[in-house]
Amino acid sequence: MSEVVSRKVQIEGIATELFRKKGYAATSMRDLAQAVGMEAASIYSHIKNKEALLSSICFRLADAFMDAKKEMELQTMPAPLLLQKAIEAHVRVITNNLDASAVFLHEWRHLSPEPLAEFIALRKAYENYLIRIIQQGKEEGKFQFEDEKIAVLSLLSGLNWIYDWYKPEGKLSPEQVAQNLSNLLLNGLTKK
Amino acid sequence: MSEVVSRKVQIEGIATELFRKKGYAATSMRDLAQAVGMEAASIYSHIKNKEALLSSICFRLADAFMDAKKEMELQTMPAPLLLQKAIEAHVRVITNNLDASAVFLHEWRHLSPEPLAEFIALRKAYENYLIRIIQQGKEEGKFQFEDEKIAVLSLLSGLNWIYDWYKPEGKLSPEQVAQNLSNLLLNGLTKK
DNA sequence: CCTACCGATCGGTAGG
DNA sequence: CCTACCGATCGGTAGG
Repeated sequence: MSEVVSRKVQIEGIATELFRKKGYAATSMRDLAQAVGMEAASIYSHIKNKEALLSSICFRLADAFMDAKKEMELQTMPAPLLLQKAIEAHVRVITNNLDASAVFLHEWRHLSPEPLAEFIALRKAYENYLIRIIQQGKEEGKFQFEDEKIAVLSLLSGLNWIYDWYKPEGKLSPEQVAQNLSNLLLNGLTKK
Repeated sequence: MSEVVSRKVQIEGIATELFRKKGYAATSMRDLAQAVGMEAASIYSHIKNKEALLSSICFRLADAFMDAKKEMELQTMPAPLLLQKAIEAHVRVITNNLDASAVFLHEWRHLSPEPLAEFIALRKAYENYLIRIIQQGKEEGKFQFEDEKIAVLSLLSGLNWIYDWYKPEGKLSPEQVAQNLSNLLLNGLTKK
């Protein structure tokens, strides 16, 4: 029983790597089987089908982001600090799940209509939560920006791209990356 | 003769839309043929093969970015202004090529080894050119940042994500988007 | 630009 | 978890 579970987790882990490296559509069940070390048909003893793998990866990450959001919403503090904490939490999710983040960010569109709609709704909710934070900052007189949609999407894209260059074995810890990015996004490049 | 050329251009345009919408690997030549309005086999009268379509899209955009870079390099000005001009040029390339930008950013990894290496080299050269600008700004005492790699990659990701939300029929012109993003990246969210 | 194909590979199932 | 398959679809070619 525990062997079945761990085998399933192992398959999902290898699928995550392959989906990231080759893309979901270009990864065949035979590619996956070979990487796992079994026949393609045997994969189906552990998972329902190919899309179940994608779905599991995308929603696991979405849940991680939503958990961070929920925890943040329990706290009350000035917007700049709140945003910094949110950035830290976001960076932590990504640096802890580099391959899955890449899949989460780029392969979700291959979900079929029903999970796709649910997935998009979760992303939207997360986006709105960040928009609320920076709107709050504007009301507090701490932030300035013309268009909060552009501000948040640029912020998010800066955060999301981390999976592309972050090296866990490198010199920067997740906290340092978060610190660095917070500073950049809050204060910009210009020296004061 | 001119009909052959324009047909080819038309096929590439439709391929660009499909590659963006479904991804390169998930777009079949039969999908493309149907969208163009001919049989799959007939596509091959106009293009060599599927990868030639991808290659043409990716390198056309890469060339557009490199052209912008070359033009910028002829000019001498303080780094903050230089960066603002570079951002404007970058935003112009993307907003003028929304579908192709998405393909350029996400589908290039499906190129075969040789063009892939060339493509990566072009991107690297462009990245280095931006790094030089912000390094120059640091030397001028105008910019501050801890890690120029992170600064540039965050900057680039903010710029590159534009294709995802920019609506040509919307209220913002490419110049306004560039202005807005320049301000955000140079000065941050924080009100001075 | 079409008809008629090709060999290869796809996701997935049956039955053990 | 394997062998043996299935029908469908893939990129691409031959020949007109």
